[in-house]
Amino acid sequence: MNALKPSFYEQDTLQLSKTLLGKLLIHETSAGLISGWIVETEAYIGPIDQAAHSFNNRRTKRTEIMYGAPGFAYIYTMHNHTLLNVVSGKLGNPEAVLIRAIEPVEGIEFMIQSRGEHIHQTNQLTNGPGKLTKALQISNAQYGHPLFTKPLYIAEGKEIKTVSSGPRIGIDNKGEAKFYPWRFWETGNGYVSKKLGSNFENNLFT
DNA sequence: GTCGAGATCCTC
DNA sequence: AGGATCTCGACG
Repeated sequence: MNALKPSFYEQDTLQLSKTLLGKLLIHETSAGLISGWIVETEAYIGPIDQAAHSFNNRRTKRTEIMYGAPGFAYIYTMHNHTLLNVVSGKLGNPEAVLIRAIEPVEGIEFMIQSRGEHIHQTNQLTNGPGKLTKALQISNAQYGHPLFTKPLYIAEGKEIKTVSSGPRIGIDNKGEAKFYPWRFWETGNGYVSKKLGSNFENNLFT
């Protein structure tokens, strides 16, 4: 499987959030290959986005990678969970796309092992940003990894027919930003993290 | 050094 | 609805 080239990431962050849907996220671990189609994303556009860690161009050790070239992994921990973002935007612009859910493709047995015994349904393996990193064995050690190179990379995947959008999840205390429709998912996909919210759902392509 | 908050997940 | 339980960032 060929990784998408660095130039793929040189597009507007909202556009990238949509075009990442259907792409294949792959981790080649020592145990074997684990992969899944990206089915849900969120955009974070630092300078103007209260919900972003880089809001108002806040620059810290953690957000530093967001200011670099697009296509690198911004990984951070919240509570006990690891979250994976794709750095986006031009060099110097601290933007990123959060990968919120994938649909398992290969290495499902590894996903089950990694996630633990309490999982009894395949659609519970990777339907959340903390879940999918655990399933794919992604950790903070991959902070800054270029996502166009092995062992952790993104490749072409499947065709997405319809994309939906709506407000992002878990940022209710972030003022106006909580209304921005910067969450994107494949319409009707059963591996998306939360059932909608039909009030806020918009179909972008039909 | 201390302290509070959080782009979550799981169980009750 | 609440708790787990870790990291970062702000403050001093």
